[in-house]
Amino acid sequence: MALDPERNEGYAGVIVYAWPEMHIIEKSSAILPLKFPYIPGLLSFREIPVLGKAIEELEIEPDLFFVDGQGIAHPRSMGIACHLGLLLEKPTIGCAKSLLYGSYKKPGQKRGDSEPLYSKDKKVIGQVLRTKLSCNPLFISPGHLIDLETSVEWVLRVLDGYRLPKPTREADAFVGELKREGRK
DNA sequence: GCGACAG
DNA sequence: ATCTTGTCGC
Repeated sequence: MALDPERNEGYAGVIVYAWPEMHIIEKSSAILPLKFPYIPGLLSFREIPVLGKAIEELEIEPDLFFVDGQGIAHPRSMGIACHLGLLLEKPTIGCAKSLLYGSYKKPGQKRGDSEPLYSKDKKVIGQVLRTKLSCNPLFISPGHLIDLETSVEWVLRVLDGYRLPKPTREADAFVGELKREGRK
């Protein structure tokens, strides 16, 4: 998702890939006024309306979603990946670029190195995963209908040499283009 | 009371 | 999220 502060609008983008070829088979986007502010822990209320609209436009029903944000690695175990998964009734993986909640030990520097992310009551709620040599790790946590181990496996499977998984990285670039066109 | 705080 | 060129490290 991308933002246009001036117009207070959110740009959501979704890209569907064929597995295991990983070529794009469909793209969709949506632009809507934002009706909720950004409050850490309440990201769902701000982004799901826009993300939901972009996903509704799809002709294909994806079998798995990589979501930009946390899954159960959340103060109430309800990150945006959980919310989206419940609404769609589809498996979702939370793939965040930074920490929202939990504690962890710094993982090794090699690609694939990881350390568990713990909640306040010392339960494993995610995995801090190094997706590229010497780059900041990603915070992976299950959203809906998937477990942590499988979530990490899928993220590693769709990495293609960059820090962010291919779906996330290309969807980001996609909304970035839309925003440039939109504000011209 | 103080610090932390997805996008 | 976003503002943004050059720059440091692997």
